[in-house]
Amino acid sequence: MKKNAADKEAVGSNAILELEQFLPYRLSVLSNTASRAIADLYERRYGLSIAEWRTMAVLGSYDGIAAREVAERTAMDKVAVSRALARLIADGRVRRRTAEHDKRQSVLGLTAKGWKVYAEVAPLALEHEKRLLAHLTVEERRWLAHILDRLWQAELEEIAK
Amino acid sequence: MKKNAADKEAVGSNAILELEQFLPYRLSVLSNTASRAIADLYERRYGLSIAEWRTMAVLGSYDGIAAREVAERTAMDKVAVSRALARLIADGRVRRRTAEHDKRQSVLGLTAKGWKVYAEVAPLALEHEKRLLAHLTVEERRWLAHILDRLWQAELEEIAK
DNA sequence: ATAAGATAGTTTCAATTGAAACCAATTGCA
DNA sequence: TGCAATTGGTTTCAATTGAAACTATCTTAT
Repeated sequence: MKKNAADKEAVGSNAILELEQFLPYRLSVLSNTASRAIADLYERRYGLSIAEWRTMAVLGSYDGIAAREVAERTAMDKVAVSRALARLIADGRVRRRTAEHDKRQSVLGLTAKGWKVYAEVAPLALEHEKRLLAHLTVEERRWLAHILDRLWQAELEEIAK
Repeated sequence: MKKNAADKEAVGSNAILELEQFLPYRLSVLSNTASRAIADLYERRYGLSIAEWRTMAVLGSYDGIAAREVAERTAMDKVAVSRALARLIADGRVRRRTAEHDKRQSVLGLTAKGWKVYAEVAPLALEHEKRLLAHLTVEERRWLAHILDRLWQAELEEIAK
């Protein structure tokens, strides 16, 4: 339908890869612009980085988990989680105590203040998602969800391999 | 089909957003893991960062363009392009002269050495893409391409708005 | 019981990145 | 013409990130 790349390409060029058509590139650009827009919003309105927001989001779903599990569920590394937590705790949005059965672990959760922020940001995020999806038909949306599931699954297997 | 999130969620929780199901998050994780794997390869084998590889890739398709156009076509900002170019030129993979009609602009292109690298890396990249797509059926692939086109287009309009 | 891993999480230091300021050349326009 | 605004590109400085080392605790195997 769209052939927006060929306009300027030299005839008989040595090109063997069209960046604009390359899946990892497209995913990356798409994902970055999508994240960027939303991140700016969190940042300006709530002083939340993406890492902090993700942390809050999983704590909203899984109360009482340890930092390690936050890392797993947000796909961030433990250093990023540690830093996000440090700021969230400093801001009084997350509370931490150490687990009784294992003093290395922490038991994390949103504070009342944290829940308040969560209750404001989550709808914004969902709103944003809706705006993105608004450009797709119902059928396209279903396929997208399905395809993401499959790729996701494939990646998990790749990692486990 | 897959309901992998509910295992631990507290009953009657206040959660209103499931990070694992959230489109921008899924895109981001997917894209990052996809890029990461490939980036490690470029880095180890050729000492190329993603920014440098992208720059080489567009120069492979559009010989003689200026840095500004590289930025446009790679979706990187001009600072990133400037730095990538500095390294590529230092490594002798890209050649730069200043445009005659406008002395601010440069006229960029791959050197022979650059083309050699390109001719090695591009097939690797395509190979990698193939491996990703191998997890999808033909129909799924067609939908994915189509959906990415639509989202891409939507984003362009968003920016232009 | 105890030493050798392994795990949770933090800190440190260097490398990367981003934002703003900057320089030089070009364009627009009074 | 000439001066303000714009554009192409680089530099600078601070903030962010990543990798490796580190502390503390726990587990395992002898």
